[in-house]
Amino acid sequence: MRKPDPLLVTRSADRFSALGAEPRLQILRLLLAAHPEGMVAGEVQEELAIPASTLSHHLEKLKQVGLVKVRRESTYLWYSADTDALREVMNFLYEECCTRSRAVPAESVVQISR
Amino acid sequence: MRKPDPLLVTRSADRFSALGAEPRLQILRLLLAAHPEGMVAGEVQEELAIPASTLSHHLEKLKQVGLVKVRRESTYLWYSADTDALREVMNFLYEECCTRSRAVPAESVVQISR
DNA sequence: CGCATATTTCGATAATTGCGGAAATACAGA
DNA sequence: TCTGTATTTCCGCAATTATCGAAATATGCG
Repeated sequence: MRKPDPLLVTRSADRFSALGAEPRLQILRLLLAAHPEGMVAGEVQEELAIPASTLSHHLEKLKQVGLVKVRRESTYLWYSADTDALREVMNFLYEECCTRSRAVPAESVVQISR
Repeated sequence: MRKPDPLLVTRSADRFSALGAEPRLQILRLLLAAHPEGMVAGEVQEELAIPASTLSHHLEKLKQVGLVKVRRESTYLWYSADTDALREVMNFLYEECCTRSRAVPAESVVQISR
């Protein structure tokens, strides 16, 4: 059984926590659907009908744990999903469930999807 | 692009939230490593040095969102990871990142691991 | 039944998080 | 520089969550 890497566990917990609020999960879903350009904050706000300040807090949280990136384009802020972080999260689960333990068969994960 | 299924999104958010606390993530890791038998509550407690009542709450939360199952064996309660729920969580991420969006290439998820 | 062990439930508190209006900041263009 | 739009930051409040000791419950055994 492989070495756990405490930092990865902590980082993953932080990211799960960020994904654990439905508004934020919805935000990320939107950004993924708009990948790789991402979306301007106001566009997200309009789509989800969230007050600007609340949205800003959520985006900040997602950014803080590395799940989203932001770039400025004049007055606009473009937010986009950080695929490296997402990959790391998915890999973490894959490792824990399918490699370190064999609790979940690897094939079953990438399947069902169709 | 496929239908989102609002219930799945909510359920996933709840599960991410449960995974978003490091003690609980550690608990799940232990249970996965001990899969499929799982572990007795007291064994988990000893391993992680968490007060019994605190641990009990964490286990309750994990159980509530479906990530762990429990069975009684005389005085002992055996907790174990619920692989169906874990598979659903992994599939959700896979769908969002690799299918609905192509943000993360599918191969890169199951790789790197080894 | 009464005891010992395993675990949960109660009750109370501290800490964190979510939220959103109002004010502040950033930027572009006239 | 003044104005308008985009977005964040400030501030405070409400709600949820994390913790944990103590008491309660569950179970098996002598």
